[in-house]
Amino acid sequence: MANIKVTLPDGTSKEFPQGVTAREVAQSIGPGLAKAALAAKVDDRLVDLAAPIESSGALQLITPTSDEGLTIYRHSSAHLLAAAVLDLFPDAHPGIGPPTDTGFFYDFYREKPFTEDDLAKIEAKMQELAQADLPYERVYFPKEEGLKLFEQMGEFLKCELIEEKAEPVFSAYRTGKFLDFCRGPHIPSSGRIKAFKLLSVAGAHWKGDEKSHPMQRIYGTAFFSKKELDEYLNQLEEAKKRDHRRLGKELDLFSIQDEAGPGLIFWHPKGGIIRKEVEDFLRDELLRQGYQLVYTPHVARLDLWKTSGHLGFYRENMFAPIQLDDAEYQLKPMNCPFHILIYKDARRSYRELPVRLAEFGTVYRYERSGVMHGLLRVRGFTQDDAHIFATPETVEAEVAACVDFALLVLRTFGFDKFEVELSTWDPEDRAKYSGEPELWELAERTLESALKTRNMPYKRISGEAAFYGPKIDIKLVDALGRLWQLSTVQFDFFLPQRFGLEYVGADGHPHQPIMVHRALLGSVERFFGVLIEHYAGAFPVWLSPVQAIVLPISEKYVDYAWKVTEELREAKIRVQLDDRNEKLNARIRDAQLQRIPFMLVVGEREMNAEGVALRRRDTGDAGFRSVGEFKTWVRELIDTRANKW
RNA sequence: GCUGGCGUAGCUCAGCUGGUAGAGCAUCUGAUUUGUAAUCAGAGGGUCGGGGGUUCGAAUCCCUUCGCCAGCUCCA
Repeated sequence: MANIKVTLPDGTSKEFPQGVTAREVAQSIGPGLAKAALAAKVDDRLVDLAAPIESSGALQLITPTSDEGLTIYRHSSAHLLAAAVLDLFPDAHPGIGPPTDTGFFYDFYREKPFTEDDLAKIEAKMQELAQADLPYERVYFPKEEGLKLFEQMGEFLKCELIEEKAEPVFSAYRTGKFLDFCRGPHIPSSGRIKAFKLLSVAGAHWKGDEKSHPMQRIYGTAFFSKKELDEYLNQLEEAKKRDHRRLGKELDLFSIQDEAGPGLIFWHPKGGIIRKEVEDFLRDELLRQGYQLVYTPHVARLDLWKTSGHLGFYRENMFAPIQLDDAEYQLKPMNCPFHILIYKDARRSYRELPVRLAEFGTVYRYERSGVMHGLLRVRGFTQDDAHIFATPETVEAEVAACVDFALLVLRTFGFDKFEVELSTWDPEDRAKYSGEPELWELAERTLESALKTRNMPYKRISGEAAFYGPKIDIKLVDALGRLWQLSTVQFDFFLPQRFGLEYVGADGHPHQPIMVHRALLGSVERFFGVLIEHYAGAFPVWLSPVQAIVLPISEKYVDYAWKVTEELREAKIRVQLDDRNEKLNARIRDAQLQRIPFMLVVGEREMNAEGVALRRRDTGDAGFRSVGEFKTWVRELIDTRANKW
């Protein structure tokens, strides 16, 4: 038999007989590696350890340290799940079961729903099967023969997949009683699966098509070690504790009222003060950066939305029109047409461009009933919206300035990790978009160039553009490492054209301006939700609804406590006095639960020395401060919008 | 919108197979005068999400409707 040459990642190469397996190669390098290896990569193709290698090439062993290793491991865990389910519930029919970013799932068709108890049983069965160390056996079938086999087994969903996707000879994997049509690769045997947990069962649809069979999806996660699994589970717990819906209630920030309707937000006083601070900050910054503030109505004639093209491209997201007198009126889903009308209300010269119109514009969008989610997905929300009308010469600089502005704003709120996406159109699906292909390409180039000149890394995503133009989206990474899409900068040739916008150029002739739509926070509601979760309700001082609370030790010191309260209030510090007839400990506890940054305990000593005993919500007792000293310090924290102190 | 689960006092929740609603916290009143995460006692508070049905009798069973939750699908 001929020898082949296998090149390893470190550049060395070795000769092996043809048909050698990756496992054998690993063993020749070292028993440790052979034991750790899960799969292999031969010339960029992932294969099982047991797969024979037929020709010379590069070989890389996939071990638990790589993302690919984890993905394969989780995919194999999904198979283990299916094997356990089929063992316990012969009436379940497996659909698909892929790995995901955080674990894996498997979809089943079954008449009866799985219950929480079932989940525990399935997990125990998985444990048992893992201990049995079942091999993941790769088998091949000619398509027709394989189809017949799956048909006999009654696996109609698998048959459907085989019909659609299978090669003339396809591979399948057997794990215990479970046989799955699958490309692989898989780990060698189930005994490798050490740490996993089933998390939830939820509905899904066969092939994601809501008209198709309802499926039951079992979610789980798997890690190489118990420690990593526990860390992940802890993180889920932490996320639950930070849930903005829960904190919104606990901290009395906002509510959603059954009587008013889903997806409509009520900002309570404490949420309201935070919103005011956010808006004040933004308004100051907008003015500094040459924006002009405008206000526009919430409804307008339906005809306006015909002109703008929204009726054509955005209808399913809009509230139904309102019949009024002899015309129909539309609740606005976007602010752009209104800002356009303001632009159009005067003859514009190139000298006054770019015109930057900004508004906290409240819009209403129809969302399907099952998709609303706290503050993050609602039917009525306020965008920190702006539209920039620019000449072709200045538009790129405007786009770049928007990106800088967004980063400045997000950093102020303590976010420092971002991911940038350039969303472009899908030229294959032209019906979704409006405008000429040349304009789309020019727009994309402009956005791309703005990012490149800033050395900003970004991902390009096709088919994600708005109907009127491509866009740059900035996603931020929060304290728990989760990704949120907030800022967006969108390019638009289309609306200026639809509305016949003009400016008079240096040549005395009319020209068409280019429009940039941009939102930095995205929506004030969603941003608030993200902020709550990011800070876990413990807002920085400048945003805290109550910045300090004065706690007199007993009735005797209430007068002095009032004096301190008044003095701080004079300095525009949001301060409260808690003179309830409760033990100091009880009042401290309440203040802690409300995440009030500073507690000021006052008693005999403090009164005599004209100061306070400071307690911080994060580190506890911080000793004596004079009132003046405290006041100056806090004022500075507020004025600099400090995130740490 | 679809699949599954859920809806009991302001909040968190208990209430077994139908017999007429309960706890803790919060609120109010009184006592206590407090030194860094819950002082004690008493009181008030619910048409059991809404509507309809089965039954002698429904928080409990059935139908319907609204809402919430986990997903699917779609988005700031």
